[in-house]
Amino acid sequence: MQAQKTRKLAVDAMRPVHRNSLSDEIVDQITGLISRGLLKPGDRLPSEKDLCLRFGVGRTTIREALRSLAVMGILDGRVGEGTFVSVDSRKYLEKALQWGLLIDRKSVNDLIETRLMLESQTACAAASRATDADLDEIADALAGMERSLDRPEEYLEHDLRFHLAIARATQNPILFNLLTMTRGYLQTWIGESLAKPSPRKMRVRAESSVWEHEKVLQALRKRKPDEARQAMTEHILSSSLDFQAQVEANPRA
Amino acid sequence: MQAQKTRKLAVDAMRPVHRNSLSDEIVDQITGLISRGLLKPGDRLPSEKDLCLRFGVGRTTIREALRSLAVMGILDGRVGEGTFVSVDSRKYLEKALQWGLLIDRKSVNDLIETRLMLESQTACAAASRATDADLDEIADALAGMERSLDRPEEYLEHDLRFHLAIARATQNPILFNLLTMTRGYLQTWIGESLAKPSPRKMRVRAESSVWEHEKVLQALRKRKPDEARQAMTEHILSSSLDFQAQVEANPRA
DNA sequence: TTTGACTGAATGTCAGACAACCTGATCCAT
DNA sequence: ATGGATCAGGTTGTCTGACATTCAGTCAAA
Repeated sequence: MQAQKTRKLAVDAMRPVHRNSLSDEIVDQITGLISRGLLKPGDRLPSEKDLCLRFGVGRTTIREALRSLAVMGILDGRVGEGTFVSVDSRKYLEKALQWGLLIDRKSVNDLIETRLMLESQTACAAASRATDADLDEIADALAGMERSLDRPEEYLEHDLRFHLAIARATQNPILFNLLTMTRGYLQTWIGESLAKPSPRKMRVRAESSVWEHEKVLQALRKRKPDEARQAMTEHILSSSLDFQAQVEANPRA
Repeated sequence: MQAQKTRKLAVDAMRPVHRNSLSDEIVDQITGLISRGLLKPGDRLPSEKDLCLRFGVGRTTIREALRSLAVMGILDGRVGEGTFVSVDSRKYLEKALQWGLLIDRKSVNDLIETRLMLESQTACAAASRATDADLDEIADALAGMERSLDRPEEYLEHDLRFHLAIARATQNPILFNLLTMTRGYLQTWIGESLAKPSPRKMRVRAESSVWEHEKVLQALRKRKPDEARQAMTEHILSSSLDFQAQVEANPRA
């Protein structure tokens, strides 16, 4: 019993050992160089062959390390030129969030809800922060929509531009990125479902949609956050209803 | 002038074209499989040699793709066994801790803002959708916080559990995932900065924090979405202010 | 039942090669 | 001299074959 107790404790004290791969080691070294300022954004790294010699490993290993950093947006490799430290290492966060969006199963309803939250909030934030240039861009997109009421694919393009311009106006790249992604996912569905119905109904829908967008823009111009959020929420809800009705009518995987 | 205008428009319509590398294509395909549920956490992928045949590319390319996914914690390669879909998609948090030093202050602010939006909205949605089990879990986390007012790291753990339980109560996996990630990144900072101040101040802060959380829970129990959002917004704002004050006081590279 | 050795398979790493591409210099025709 | 075509060298992307390291499973011996 005493022996058992002792053995049990000894076993509990043992931790699984983890052997670091060579490429991970190199990743650590490079991130170290960057965070210590020895490698600054925009700097060019030595060529892969050169790095092989310096680190004393094969090219495969170097490439795996560089790939890891590139995936996170810390490095940026260009064919024929070399590998560079990304100008803004902030990209790392956005990339990571994007991956987070990628992995879980996306149901259309969840996406719509997420988009609703993001868009209404970005509209709110944009109302107090948008520069004049931002407002011009937004207005220009809206004008484009009005111009292309009868050409669905062109209309959608300006529609997308409208929403992204608002996201950009928040001056928050993370929000902009999240919205870009959710919107990107939905865009394919939207395109499919809007092409289906009769041109007449489509035209009617587009006209009321333009009106909704206009209300959003007016709220932004007046710098009224709550009003902007309200207008955007209404727009998303109404377009979502419309969109879901299409999905119901044309059920697809 | 007319010609210039035309050229300007044409130029604006041109987007930088980026050549998709083979490995990126494979990354897309695999993430697609995962997000469509054809590959579930814990599943084992075919061996690299096998994947070479299926995708019709060399092993280098396969390995670069797998490496990308492994870096983000989506896949997990084990020597001699194979490559598996990660069970715990939270592994990026470890990586975040590792590379988190690269993130600057503006990014932190952006992240806080994003979190504010997400949390207030999830609280709102949770109020109308939370099951009794969800509410129990939330209440349990809160009880844990009260129990560990003097043990910061344990307190933080329950704090995190509280917020994630609310996110889960929305029944929207996308929101849950986004919140998990944003919260995860901030957690490292929060942990760092909260360990610093005097235990007395810490205790005061924790007590008022518990009170804020309680208000959120009450609103959820009453099924009042707006009240829940309001309470959560206030909580995040107050804790963010507190947190940023810490950051200002301890400026780090 | 436990231990040890063996086998087959999978990942990690290496080396060499070629393709695609970019930069910069050179050369030629105008 | 200027503008355009061409060439050389370097760099990343990809392929191939090979070897090392590690693991799961099997089976026989203690």
